[in-house]
Amino acid sequence: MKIATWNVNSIRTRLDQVMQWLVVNPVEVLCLQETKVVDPDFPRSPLEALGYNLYCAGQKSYNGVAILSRAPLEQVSAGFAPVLTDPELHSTALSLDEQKRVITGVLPGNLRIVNLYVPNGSAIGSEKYLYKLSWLAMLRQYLQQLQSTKANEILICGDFNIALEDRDIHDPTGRETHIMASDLERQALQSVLELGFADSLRKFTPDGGQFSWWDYRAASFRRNQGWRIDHHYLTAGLYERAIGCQIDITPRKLPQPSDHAPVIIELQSSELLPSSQKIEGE
DNA sequence: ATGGCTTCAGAATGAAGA
Repeated sequence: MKIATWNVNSIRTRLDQVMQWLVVNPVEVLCLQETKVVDPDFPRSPLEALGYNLYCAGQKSYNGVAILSRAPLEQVSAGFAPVLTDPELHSTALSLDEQKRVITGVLPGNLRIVNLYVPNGSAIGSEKYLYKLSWLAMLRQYLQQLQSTKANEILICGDFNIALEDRDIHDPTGRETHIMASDLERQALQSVLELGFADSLRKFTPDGGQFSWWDYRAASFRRNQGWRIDHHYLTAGLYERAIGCQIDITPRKLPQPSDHAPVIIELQSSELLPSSQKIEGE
């Protein structure tokens, strides 16, 4: 089973590329970020015609997330607030949910997918940077709640706008003062991962040069001056089942591409695992 | 080069992305 994540930088602008990519890569699940469209205007029917169920949470002009899934999802919700019902957190969660950056649902087999578009943060110390750190702190609460309520395995994926390690940046010189690589951003993400999530790509390669985003400017892609900021993080049982993780740079080479490339993880079917590890219902 | 390039919204001397 393959699950992909792709920041498409406008689904309406990129629809043909997404469709063509899905024909070649008929993944079980595709998580999209930066769809930049309100839900009634989402180009739903062409994607459904390819055999996908669509779940989206968008807003005008900015942000927006969507999940395409061959199997119908259960327990679908958008934003932090539906999960964080505790009065101490709920109003702050509602406020953060004005920006559409979170959508989740559960696949048959009790596998929860969480699709995220982490705020960019603009510049270190800016108001948007503080927003990014607050948002990541709320994400930690949100995932902790999801882990406590039900015995799902959880896959979180999306555009994290953070390169967690220096090997995830083409040139880490001065990274401390660069958005997406500052210490506080890395610490905030690390604190999320400490709940029990592991980086799927790093199961398969320790190498640098694995990038998922290249700036549109300065011919960054041609010179391969990229960053790895799009990730799949897995709970322990899923991490065991991961049998591959690739970044597909093919669409980044097309005319008028997204600045991000899709990242695909492959999971071994739980039917092939020993019965003690088998997941009910899959 | 306090930029470059691309998107959206709507008419900008723009805002935001990363």
